[in-house]
Amino acid sequence: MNRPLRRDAQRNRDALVEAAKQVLAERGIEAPLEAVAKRAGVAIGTLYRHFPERGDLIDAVLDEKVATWTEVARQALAADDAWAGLVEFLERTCEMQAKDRAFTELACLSHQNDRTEINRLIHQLAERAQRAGALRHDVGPVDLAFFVMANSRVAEADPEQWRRHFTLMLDALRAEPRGGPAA
Amino acid sequence: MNRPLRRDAQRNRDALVEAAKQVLAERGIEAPLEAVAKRAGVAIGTLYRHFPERGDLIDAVLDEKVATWTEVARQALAADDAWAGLVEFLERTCEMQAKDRAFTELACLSHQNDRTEINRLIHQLAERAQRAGALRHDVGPVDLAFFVMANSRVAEADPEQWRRHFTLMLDALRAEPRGGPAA
DNA sequence: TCGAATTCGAGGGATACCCTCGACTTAGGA
DNA sequence: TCCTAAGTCGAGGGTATCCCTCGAATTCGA
Repeated sequence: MNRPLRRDAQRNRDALVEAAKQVLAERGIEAPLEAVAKRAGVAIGTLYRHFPERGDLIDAVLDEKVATWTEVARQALAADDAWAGLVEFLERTCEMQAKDRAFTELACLSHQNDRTEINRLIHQLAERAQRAGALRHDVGPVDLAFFVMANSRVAEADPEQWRRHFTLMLDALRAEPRGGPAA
Repeated sequence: MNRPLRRDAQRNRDALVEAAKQVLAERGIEAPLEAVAKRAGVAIGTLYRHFPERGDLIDAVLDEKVATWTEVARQALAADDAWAGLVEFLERTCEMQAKDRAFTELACLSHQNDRTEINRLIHQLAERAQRAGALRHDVGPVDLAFFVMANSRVAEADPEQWRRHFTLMLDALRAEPRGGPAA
């Protein structure tokens, strides 16, 4: 098997992954790898030694983001109150978007391919909140996807005030108008 | 003074402006001028003969879009019913965004520089709808800007279904919950 | 100490735009 | 009809941005 990396190599590899997270968050999925190498304090050739194909590094980072997001949805589904769980999911998702451009791009695309774990969870969150009578029953998972996508643009344009829009729009989802049962 | 253009030159000039409208609508403000020339059925050199500096052509197209948008706002302000006028403005704006990427970019930026005619009109639309008791009074012009920006991302992702999101979110703006006075 | 592993970064290759310019074409007045 | 000024063409030079490679230099660690 492949022997362990030399210590300096391991350090550089870790730095590259960390740098990639930051750079993708700031500049999106299309960020140049040179920027990642620079952020990691490493030459471009070193990046390619560790991650021979573009995408190797980026996929690694993206996979982790998806995992985190999925975990957020799972936690939300475990909340006692269905409405509170849904709001928690939406809010944390919007928050991640405000801080991470790559995540935004990813989240906006994710509603394309259905069948993913995250989409299953969103579906469950919506249904559960409807059964509890907290979420309007004329909305579906697609509306939650739109809600999240919509907020991402606001967060992009004004990273400080997205919560203002978020709070307002939440009122459109509530079954009980304005300050409903769980508000 | 400059004598009138030769007839073929005038035809090309018109074709260029029309092509620019289409191409910018499809590809956004950053669209390459080569694409415009191609669409107009004209060589790139001809484009530069008519519009020596990049921006000359683009600004012309953009100015017209702003004018159209402003006119939409004016008409909305002239509507008898304040709420109906506001909704008309929002809907037509969102519709324009769904069809025109350059307009979307423009509209998303426009809330930066205040003091523009369009922003004054939006301000008036909001105030008028509030005085009529139709628009929540805890929302302001900034929320309308967010509303429009938010919708633009939905329209981008799914040009067919933006109205679904639009209609739903409108409920968050209404003073009277769900199917209020003017709905 | 010494060799294998690792790092460095200049630079070749690709792509995408911008815009120019000199040869060619054409409208339209004399 | 002819002639010339106006207009058109499009290859190509300039710039920028990224991708990725490779041989020389460096460094770890047995």
